[in-house]
Amino acid sequence: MSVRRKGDAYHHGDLRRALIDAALELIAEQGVDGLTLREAARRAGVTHSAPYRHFTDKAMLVAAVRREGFELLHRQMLEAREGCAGDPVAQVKASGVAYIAFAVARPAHFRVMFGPDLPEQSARDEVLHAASRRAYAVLVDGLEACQRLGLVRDGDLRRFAMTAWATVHGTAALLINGLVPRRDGGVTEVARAVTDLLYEGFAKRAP
Amino acid sequence: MSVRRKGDAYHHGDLRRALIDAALELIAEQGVDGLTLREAARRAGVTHSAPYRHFTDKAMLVAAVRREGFELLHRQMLEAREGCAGDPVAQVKASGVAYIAFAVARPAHFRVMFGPDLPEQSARDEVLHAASRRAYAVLVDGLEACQRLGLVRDGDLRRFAMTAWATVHGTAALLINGLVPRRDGGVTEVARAVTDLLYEGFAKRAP
DNA sequence: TGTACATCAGTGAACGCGCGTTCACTGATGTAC
DNA sequence: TGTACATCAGTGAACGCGCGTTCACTGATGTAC
Repeated sequence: MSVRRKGDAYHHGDLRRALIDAALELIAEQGVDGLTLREAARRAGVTHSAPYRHFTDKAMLVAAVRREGFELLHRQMLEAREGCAGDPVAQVKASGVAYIAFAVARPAHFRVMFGPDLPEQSARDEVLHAASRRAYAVLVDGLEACQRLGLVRDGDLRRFAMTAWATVHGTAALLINGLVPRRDGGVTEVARAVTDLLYEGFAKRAP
Repeated sequence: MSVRRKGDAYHHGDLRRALIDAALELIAEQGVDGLTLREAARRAGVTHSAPYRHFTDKAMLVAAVRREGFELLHRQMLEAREGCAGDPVAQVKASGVAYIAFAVARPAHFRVMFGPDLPEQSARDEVLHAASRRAYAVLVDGLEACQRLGLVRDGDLRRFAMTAWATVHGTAALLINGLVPRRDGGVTEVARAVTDLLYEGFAKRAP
């Protein structure tokens, strides 16, 4: 991490970014409670009061992490989808696998994003809610396309979306909390196995 | 909660239980970080040092909550299964719904049980691991029975189990973190809708 | 290009706080005789 | 049934700690002229 060395410039350059990175490190190491403004500042090589130039308080730092997380998740789901152009089922599956991969690659982001909905955190941040809705929309749109083309069974679209979301979310949560036995294969294998099985079940079969 | 009043007996009666209950309250209100030995003691109507007569330290209180959670979960899954004797698919579905219902009824237990696997917590508590394995076994056994009877498609049993677990776990996590839109119905409706859809997909269909 | 000055982004001392844990203590309880 | 005494389960003062936040400050930067 970008700890400043003696002799570095008085101004940090991008302290805001460095603080977010330090926050992610701390959360990854010790859970969300492990995040401390003072320790984040320490890791960024800066005084404990410096963060107040960039975040009005600790909650705002957490909010920044959250927001960044949703933006990254959305982007990665889109990218995964683009890699499967022309195959709607593969697209929606890929975006699900991307969701799981995101959680595994960035457990700290994931925990903050989907952690308990405590009052201060949910402080009606419209941008944040828009970001999370956009990620969800990738899933819903993909499923809708599949259904329209007769590749997924008929039925309430929201029900399919909810089930698919729950499945990838649950897989992600179990993986990052170390609850999946090692013998069940690597992370990507598990992600693919679960997603494939789920969508086999969603498939409309020849009558 | 059972706060002692002035004039109550010097001895509490069941301080151990009262502390666990207070811990659950605190976690439900403010998340796992909100748990404090001192506040738990306060709520139990006792001095901040009294808990040390029942738990060697804070981690042991958390461990007690965890263990109790796994035992309760296991019991509730078994009870749900027994309510559907004779119908293996209904049994496995009922145990899944029970898993979700448990999380919704006892979010504090659920969070502690499946929270980040931090070093001290995972302190190889054999009883705990046995308890969690027993809950998982209810699912695996149920699925195996269904497969044996030709009610669920053929294929790697562990894959079905992992997918089913992920789905109910994800549903539970999304519900207790307030991420499921209210318009999607009540908690039980969501639990049933997701479980039903999942097992429709698992079903072996007439060739 | 050089200088004056406003603004920005840090510093470091200080605050009050609640926490986990320890310790010597004391009141309540239960058991042996 | 009564008493002596060990044990148990509390008390409350004390410890050291790290936290979030504030504040007056100062060094660095950039802009107007």
